[in-house]
Amino acid sequence: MAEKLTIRDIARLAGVSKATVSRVLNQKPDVDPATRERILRVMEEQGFVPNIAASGLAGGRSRLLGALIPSLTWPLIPELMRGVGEVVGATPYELILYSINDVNHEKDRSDIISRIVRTRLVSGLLAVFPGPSAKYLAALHSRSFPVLLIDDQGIPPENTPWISVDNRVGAYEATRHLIRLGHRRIAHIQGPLKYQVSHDRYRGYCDALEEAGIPLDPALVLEGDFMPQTGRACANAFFDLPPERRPTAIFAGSDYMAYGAIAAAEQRGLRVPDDVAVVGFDDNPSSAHMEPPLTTVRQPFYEMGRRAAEMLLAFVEASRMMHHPSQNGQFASVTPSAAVFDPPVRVKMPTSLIIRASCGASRHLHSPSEQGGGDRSR
Amino acid sequence: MAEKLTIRDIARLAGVSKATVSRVLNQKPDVDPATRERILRVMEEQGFVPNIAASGLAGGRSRLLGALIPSLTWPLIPELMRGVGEVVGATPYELILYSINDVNHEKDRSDIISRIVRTRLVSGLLAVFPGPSAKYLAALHSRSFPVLLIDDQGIPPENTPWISVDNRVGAYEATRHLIRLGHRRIAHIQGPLKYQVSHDRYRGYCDALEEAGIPLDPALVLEGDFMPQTGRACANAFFDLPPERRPTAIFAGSDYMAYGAIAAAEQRGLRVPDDVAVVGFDDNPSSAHMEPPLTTVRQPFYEMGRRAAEMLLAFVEASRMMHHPSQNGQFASVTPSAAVFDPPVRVKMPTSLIIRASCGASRHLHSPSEQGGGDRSR
DNA sequence: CTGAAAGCGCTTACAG
DNA sequence: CTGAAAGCGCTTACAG
Repeated sequence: MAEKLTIRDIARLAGVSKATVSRVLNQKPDVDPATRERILRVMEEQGFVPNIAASGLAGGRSRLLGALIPSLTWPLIPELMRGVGEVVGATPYELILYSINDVNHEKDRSDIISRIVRTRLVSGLLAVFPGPSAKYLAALHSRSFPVLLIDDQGIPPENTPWISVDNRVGAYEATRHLIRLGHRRIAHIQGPLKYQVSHDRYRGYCDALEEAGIPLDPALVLEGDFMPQTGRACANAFFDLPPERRPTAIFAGSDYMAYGAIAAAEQRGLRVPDDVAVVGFDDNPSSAHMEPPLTTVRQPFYEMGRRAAEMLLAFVEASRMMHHPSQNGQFASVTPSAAVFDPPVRVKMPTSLIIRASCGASRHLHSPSEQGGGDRSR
Repeated sequence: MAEKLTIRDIARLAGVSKATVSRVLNQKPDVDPATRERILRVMEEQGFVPNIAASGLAGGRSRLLGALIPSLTWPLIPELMRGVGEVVGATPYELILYSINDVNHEKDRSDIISRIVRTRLVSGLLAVFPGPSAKYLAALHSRSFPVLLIDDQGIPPENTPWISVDNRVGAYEATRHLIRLGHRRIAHIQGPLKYQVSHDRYRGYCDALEEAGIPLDPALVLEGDFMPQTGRACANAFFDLPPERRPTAIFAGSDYMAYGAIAAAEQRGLRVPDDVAVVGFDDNPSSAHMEPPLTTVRQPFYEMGRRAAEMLLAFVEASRMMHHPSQNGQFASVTPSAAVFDPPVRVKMPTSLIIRASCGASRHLHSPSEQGGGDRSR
């Protein structure tokens, strides 16, 4: 097994200088094809792998990307990171995980981020739900340190590259689906209103109602906190309404709250979806296995992760090129164009409605959806 | 904002040499307290953070730890990584995530691991469920590259440090709990028998039965694949048995299979836990929210993550000391390995039984458990 | 197309 | 207790 091989060993073995070995390592042009071949062969034979820390130091850039994430135990993060990991894994870059925010998503972590940047370990930062730290990250980016935000808290400051989900449309489609199934009294359990995403989903809900000419009933809208407990509580409040005002469907702002709503229904002997239809938002891994399986709005986290990694990589390569304009991109797949710092740096990913049993779709699919919307309460 | 501060700047500002700054950075003794204070103050004022790649290069070791994990989307991994991250975050070390194995847990990834080691980026490796790569990792460790395995595939090769869960005892306790509730016909859905963990859990199940003098009925043991579908299929097979041979309780080798068993029961109009009690294994985050909430055996992944990180860190520091025995000469030249490389390098973590509604505990808790074990089928 | 040399930011014997 | 110097493994102008 190869022991502590360095570029110098390869140079000696191939009968060239370290500089030339370095050139083929970095895929520079202007190396004699025969020489290149020879060096490549020696490296292969010896199983040489360059010391990534040394290259970073010497080249003034690193092949490390940092990911700032809130708790890994939040269900969507692993899915997101799977996408990121897959893209990064196909490049010479490595991923460093900074799990911050774990306790308190509201806190400004500029101090920690600042430390991270100053160690110069990573040459780009991917920040997932940065919260109040978004501002600091934006400032970093404006000082040309590559940053990419994945967030849903409205517009990021200072044109920082940003990926989000189209929450409004997702909620709109979910609500419209319920309307098409014949529901007129559709309740909505909101997420915490301190999050922009809760407002976006609420707006989608309102838009669908309005489009169908259904007046908004304020009694059918309650605020939860994304967790099952409040889903249960809100649903119970709906069920306590006088019969003619009770909803026949509930659109919850998260799958967890939908679980709570289903549990509340079952406790009262209401059948889902026969007595009340339920739709969630998120498509947690477990939602397909609930009883009944939950209809929900899937957020494309895996795809977002991929997209985010691709974009960040492009920025990193671009900023590297700005410092060494002489050479062209290492791996073309990741360097889309010279104009990487131009739009689109703002991507809004589409959601998709996943129809399962909890909304009763199967039973109603055959009846035309344009039936005028009579009350279907039984 | 501080721009590209180096140790040289700090040295100049503090009126000392780079060497002395380096000494306080590395907390070496033999620095005049006043000098140390002064340097510390300057670093603080300037917001200096050392370049971690340069220290690694110069010192011949890195402050990076690698984590080799299978898919992050496997529910227990995030929990594990939360523990790891918390411990590592409290040290000057950083964590690099290598998400390998994603597609195929059976594959030997020695090639990838070898590359990782040869980049010399990380100074220690934490491998979660390494599968066939365990052998290569063991070889690494025997060549004194710090490695820590988290696995449940039986004894690791070559005394590699290793953390696992006591699956046998976990299964034993779950089964015993069902026995105490009065069950005599307890079925078991095994995980895939190619995994050691499935055998361990089966053994715990057998042990509990034997202890209670309940003969093992082979018809009540079926092999699943950890996923809900097979849980459903196996449960259906049990329900198809003639009434007197049907189980009154099912102990599933995973929560997912328990979900499937519950779904199968519901489809037949059997109530859980009244008609059939169900217990799982894992305590997935969603298991508390199932209807009914699932009684299950919790695996202490968070604690395992913490423990694993602590142990790996200890090995890394120890191997570092072996290369520079001069400092803090605790385990200097005598027998450097003695203190740290010795037991306990094998840790078996205890599980805990989480009692929720699906086993019917609440209803039976008041009846004495030593009632002689009459058939309670209704 | 290629090599010699300087340098990236830090650490570590080696001498005081 | 402290400094000058060499060196970690690589990259990059600068000269050919």
